[in-house]
Amino acid sequence: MFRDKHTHSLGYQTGLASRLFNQLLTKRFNDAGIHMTAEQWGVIQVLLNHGAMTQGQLGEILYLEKSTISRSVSGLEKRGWVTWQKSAEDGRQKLTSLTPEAINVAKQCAEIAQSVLTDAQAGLDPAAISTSLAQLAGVINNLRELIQP
Amino acid sequence: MFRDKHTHSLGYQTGLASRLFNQLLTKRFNDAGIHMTAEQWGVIQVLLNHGAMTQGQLGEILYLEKSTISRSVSGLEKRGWVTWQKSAEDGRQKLTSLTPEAINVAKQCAEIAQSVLTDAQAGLDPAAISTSLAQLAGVINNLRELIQP
DNA sequence: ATTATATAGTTGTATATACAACTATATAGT
DNA sequence: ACTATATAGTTGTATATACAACTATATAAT
Repeated sequence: MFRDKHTHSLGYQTGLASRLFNQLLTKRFNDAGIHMTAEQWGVIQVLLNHGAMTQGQLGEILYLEKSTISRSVSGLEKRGWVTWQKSAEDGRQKLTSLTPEAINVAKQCAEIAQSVLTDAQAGLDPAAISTSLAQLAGVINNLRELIQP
Repeated sequence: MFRDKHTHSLGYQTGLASRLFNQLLTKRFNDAGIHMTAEQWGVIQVLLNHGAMTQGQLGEILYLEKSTISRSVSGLEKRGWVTWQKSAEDGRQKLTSLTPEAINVAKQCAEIAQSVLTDAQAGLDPAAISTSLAQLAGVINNLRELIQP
């Protein structure tokens, strides 16, 4: 099995790790009878921690384009995991909040998500993982400034 | 600007870093007049380093599903960056190789890709970055085994 | 040799993602 | 008040990605 120099770059490795994380998380959700993707779980998780908010705020927290959030939240609504209510102060805003059903299923999801993180780090040095998270945060900061218009 | 506990997990941070890497790389390609995506560059890079190969081999190196590779390579073919030739030993295989045009533009792309990596790591400790790459490799190994059927 | 199984690649379908163009509402400038 | 500009969200379009079902070729079993 031969690898490639390019595939050892930080740009490639973060992408691969991300894909595998999402695959395993989605797989475990499905195995538990929960038809939810990793990305949808990301949105639900934010709503759990912060309560109802606008799509703009969701995008700001998750660093996702407003069109991406729009379609993602639409999918959650179709599945009955979120509901909308029009904002009283600003007629353009849609306040998105979790349904009781979503709050309920989220308990299981949180456990599954934790299991994925734990299993992914099995056999690795926790201190080195901490270092890595800090470096990733630094890289993310750099990239955000470089991309900024 | 408020963040979220969930968004500090390794699963989320790798995904965000990956998206930003790809965005910046694609943006710089475009600024240089090269209409190429980060993912297409990944494929071209492998063909540059290893020469012509089948789509199955490409998928193995890049850890991508054969259907993903199929459509990606089709896009490269439409743009005139790769050509196919049927394998002599195995009639099912399509050998994919770079066109002279792709090999030419790849020189510029390599410089741009290097600039993105360098800029992304600006101000960070190279030793800590090395540690991070090793940890990512460990995580990727774990995840691959966990996903395995 | 014939049949069964495996493999290489494609296509259908679904979600994720970004950018650009659009609609509707809000705010600023005069 | 009226007009210009900005903002919230949607929709069109394109690529990336995976899984499932399919076609065509190759290999194994008998």
